[in-house]
Amino acid sequence: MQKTKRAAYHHGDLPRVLLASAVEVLDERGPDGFSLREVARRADVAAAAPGHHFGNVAGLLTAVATKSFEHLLADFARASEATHPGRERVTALSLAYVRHYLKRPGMASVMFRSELLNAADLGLVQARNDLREALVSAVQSALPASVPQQHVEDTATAVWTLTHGHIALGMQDTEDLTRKIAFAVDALLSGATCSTGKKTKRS
Amino acid sequence: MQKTKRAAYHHGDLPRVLLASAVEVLDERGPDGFSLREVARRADVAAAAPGHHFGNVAGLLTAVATKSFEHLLADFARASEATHPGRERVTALSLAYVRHYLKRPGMASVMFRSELLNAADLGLVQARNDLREALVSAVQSALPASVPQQHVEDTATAVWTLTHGHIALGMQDTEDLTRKIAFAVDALLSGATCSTGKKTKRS
DNA sequence: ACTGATTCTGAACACTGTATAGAATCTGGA
DNA sequence: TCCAGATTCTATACAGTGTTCAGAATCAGT
Repeated sequence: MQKTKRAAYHHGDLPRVLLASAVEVLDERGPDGFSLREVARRADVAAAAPGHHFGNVAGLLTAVATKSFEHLLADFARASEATHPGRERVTALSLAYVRHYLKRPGMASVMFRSELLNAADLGLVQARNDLREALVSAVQSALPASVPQQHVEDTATAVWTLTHGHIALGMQDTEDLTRKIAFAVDALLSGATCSTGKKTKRS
Repeated sequence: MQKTKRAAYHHGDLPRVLLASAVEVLDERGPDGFSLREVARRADVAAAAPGHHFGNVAGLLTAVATKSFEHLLADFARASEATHPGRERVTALSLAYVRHYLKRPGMASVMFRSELLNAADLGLVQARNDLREALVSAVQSALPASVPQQHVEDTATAVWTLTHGHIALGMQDTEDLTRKIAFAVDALLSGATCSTGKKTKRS
């Protein structure tokens, strides 16, 4: 109960508050309209305070992006537990991916804006790799055990890019996005299953 | 030969020069580091000059994006002429899409940054629709004539999102991007062909 | 040669991120 | 208890941004 106007110095956990404010600003204005000073304003601190804790705007956004990856990984875990291995699971992950963008637009919007982030940040690449691993293992479970690892990796990449593409191309509000995604994932896995390897006949 | 320092007022076609300068700046600094004043500096005009011709930064970037769509459409036309109808052609378009991002990174980088553009601009949506139409007709040619139109549309969307996703996820510099794309497009079309409709058996 | 419209300039305003110096507060010994 | 020292935050300053607006410079037509 010590917060009325400005909790003064050392008010506990400024970093956490700044992160929350940053997400708020991202939700309202997006990554382009984002402003460090606006974050500071909402947290009721001086304009230079965020810089002290996160270095610069890239540092703060990197923290947001990392958190976003972790949230999504948790969603993946839930979706995996709720489904059987196989295509059903892959589709579930893909839909969870889309829903993450719909329900947490601010956080999600910076995940791949690498020009705005410290792209080499260890926590960030770790979180991103964890996510990919989860997807790869789901795809693994949806393909015959006979297919080579390279094949699995490429299919996982395809599922990811396919799903992400729907968001990047601005199809978020389409009502039948779910149908589109489900269709595409199913077609992709069908193709990856039946055409085990070469299919490019003719000259 | 009338340009030494500043060609003064009415130097002919400032809009065109500004567009070229804008692409230059985008090439070097990307859409985030972009600056109207920097564009004005390179065109050797006052800072407010771009605003006079394009309204604001969104107007200028919209013009760039529209030009980018038109360039890509021309690439699509060339790729279509150079290939037979069918999967081969779809793959060719997909690869042309990727190459457009590699060879004209500045222009391409704003095509889908709708927060930075006048998203409702008529020329822009026209150019985007033309591009989609070209892709749909290629996909049409790669699927049996029996498949319903909805099916074709969804497959075209899938090819587009799949291709775009590779770029959006930052896989531009990967050496084997071509292989990944070709693999994914082929798998997708295989799946869209053989599994004509429902495939979701089991509970 | 004059008039009006067009094209661009220059200055101003409200923003932005970040660097810096210093104030306010916490921490851990004596 | 009191007093360094380190930590956390403030206040100020600076260079840069987009956009607006009055007005100067030029063109086009009569």
